[in-house]
Amino acid sequence: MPKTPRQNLTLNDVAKGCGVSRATVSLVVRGSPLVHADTRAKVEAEIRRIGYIYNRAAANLRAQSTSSVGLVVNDLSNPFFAEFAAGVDEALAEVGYVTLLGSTGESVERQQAVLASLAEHTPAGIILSPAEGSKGAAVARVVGEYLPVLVFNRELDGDWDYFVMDNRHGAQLATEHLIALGHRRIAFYGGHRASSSCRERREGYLQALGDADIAVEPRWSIETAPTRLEAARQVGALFVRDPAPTAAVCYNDAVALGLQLGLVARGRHPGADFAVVGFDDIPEAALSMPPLTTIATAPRLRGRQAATRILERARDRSIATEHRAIPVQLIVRESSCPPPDSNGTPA
Amino acid sequence: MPKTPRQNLTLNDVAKGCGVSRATVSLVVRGSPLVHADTRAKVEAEIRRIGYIYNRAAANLRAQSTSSVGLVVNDLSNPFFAEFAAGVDEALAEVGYVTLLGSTGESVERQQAVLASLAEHTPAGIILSPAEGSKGAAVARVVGEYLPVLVFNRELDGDWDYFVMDNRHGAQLATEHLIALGHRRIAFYGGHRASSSCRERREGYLQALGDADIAVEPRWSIETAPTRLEAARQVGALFVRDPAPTAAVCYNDAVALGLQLGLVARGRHPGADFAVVGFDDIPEAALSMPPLTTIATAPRLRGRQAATRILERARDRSIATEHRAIPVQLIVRESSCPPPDSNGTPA
DNA sequence: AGCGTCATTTGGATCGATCCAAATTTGCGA
DNA sequence: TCGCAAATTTGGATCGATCCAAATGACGCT
Repeated sequence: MPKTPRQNLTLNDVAKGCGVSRATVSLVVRGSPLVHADTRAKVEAEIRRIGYIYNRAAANLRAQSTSSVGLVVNDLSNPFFAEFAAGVDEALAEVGYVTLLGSTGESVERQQAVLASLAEHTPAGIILSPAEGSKGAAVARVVGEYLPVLVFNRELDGDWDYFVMDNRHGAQLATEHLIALGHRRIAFYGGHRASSSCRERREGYLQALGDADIAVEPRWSIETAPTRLEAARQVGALFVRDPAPTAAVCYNDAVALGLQLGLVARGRHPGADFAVVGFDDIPEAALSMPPLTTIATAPRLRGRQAATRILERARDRSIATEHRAIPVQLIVRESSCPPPDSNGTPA
Repeated sequence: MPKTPRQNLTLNDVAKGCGVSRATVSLVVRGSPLVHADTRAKVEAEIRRIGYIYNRAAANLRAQSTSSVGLVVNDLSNPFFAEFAAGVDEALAEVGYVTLLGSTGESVERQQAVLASLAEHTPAGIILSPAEGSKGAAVARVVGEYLPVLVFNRELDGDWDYFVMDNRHGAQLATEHLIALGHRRIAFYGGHRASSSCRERREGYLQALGDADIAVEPRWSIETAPTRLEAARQVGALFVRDPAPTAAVCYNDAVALGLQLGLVARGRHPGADFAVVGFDDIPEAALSMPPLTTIATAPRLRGRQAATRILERARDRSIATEHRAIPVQLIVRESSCPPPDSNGTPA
């Protein structure tokens, strides 16, 4: 860590400059009601005059306080995480906290390094979306025993605060919506079987089919990388055998958008002769052709809630950990149409 | 700022626990070659045993060093900024720094608050994409005189390090590409005249037309909000009078994608009877129908470069500020076709 | 004038680390 | 075995703020 030979103005410089003591200036910068209005004005003028900048690190050290929260995500370029991060930062900024950012790129080793690095900055807590394959014990070792951690988006073994989307319920809503439109041949499209969120969503899909007494066709559960490109490439798998599905519940919006592209490339018309439902409601979902029916989770709001929760736990370390299912909501747009009639023409 | 009654293990606790002095433990944690291997092993074992966590804030205070960099953007939900932020964080993490995140939501007041808050954490420097309407003097006041600031993406008056895309050149490349394909009636589509990036891109467009001795038709410069939706709505403006343009250089990818949608809605075929070029190469550009020819700026790489540069300036405060034009690259995909022949049928 | 009360201000110790000059130990050659 | 240089370890002062108990000042009242 290189030296930072910055011009260091301290409380002492301010104090000397206007003939009061260090302690008084400290009271002024903290907005204490103890100081006389005249004194306050004099000190504030001096602060502006010399361009003093408060050193919060020093203050936090002495006062055993904190003004930051760590946020660790896989990859900011995922719009879901970006929105979430924006929400976290927004809520923290409102109460004078700063977000310490860390990204893992899905690497457990990098995650350990990032967590260790963040913990050294004495954050009030850490909000973590664990990289695939993380072990709770390893996380606990590196963040220490007393730092509140909120786990988000993925499961992690151990006793953590835990915010997770209600994946089951969301996929169930999506599937029920398609069933209500008249579909009986519904695929579950995209995602990796290994991912817990994918498993949960598929469970919700199966549940809805079961509730409607629709037989499950295993060939219609199609695994892909959770990206648009891969999803577009695999579209053929839906149509290898007749009868083909007339609708698909997708692992997420990226996959759903890819599926739409792939359908168009095959001369199909999503929203007219094939129904598509996504999951996440990323900003692009409303703008695709056709606009995507999807499950909204309001990631920005979830970020705000996560920030609020971690500060709560930081204030009162005795609060028990809690598992919170994030509510989800079906957003109906134009990609979900009724099934074509038996001749294959759109309804 | 609430108290943080965390279990505070210090160097002293480690020292007592294994019978050496504070100073020796400090040398160990910093990896100094001065300590004997046996001592180091003993100390490291004790550190693990009691779960000691290094307090970097205290270290930075004493050593007058720093291990963070502030990053202030308008909004992380813009994928361009998200990619940029990911690049910054990546590069910083590699050298043991932490990213302090701040977002302004395009509000100058919030920006002042965020900058002030970040500056109090003694970062090595700040990377700033200024909110529209920022004044350099205001920024200077709040970050202090000696903190390196790198301005990114937008101009800001004053003497700053400055990274900006080579907007002129990019738009020029795009326009030349269309000219080379045989187009003579080329529009400049979308963006706000007030935005400096839009002005620069339009200048590049005009330059290329001039170089090719093509007369400029002012009616073919069409202003829109820089969003997909607005761009799609304004498509009609291109075709109010004959002869209509056969191609468009767009302000950015969002606008270009909107234009494509709008063209399709009017029964046209972008990439077949009308050529479209975008700007930014956002991830969706490769996946639209048809895939978009555009100007790539590699935001993640730019983020890495910005991080590198700010650390350089932090190490050596005497380095002069520099204005760096970010190189751009034409990515040819399928949306840029030759012009239809005189009968209006695709070439 | 003397005194108690309340408002305001203050210096010394401290947070957890590093710096530094000096102390101590070790190793080696004579 | 002793001496000296090199290797290793150490305690006290310090970074820039806050805490705290105690000092000072202002004011009203008898």
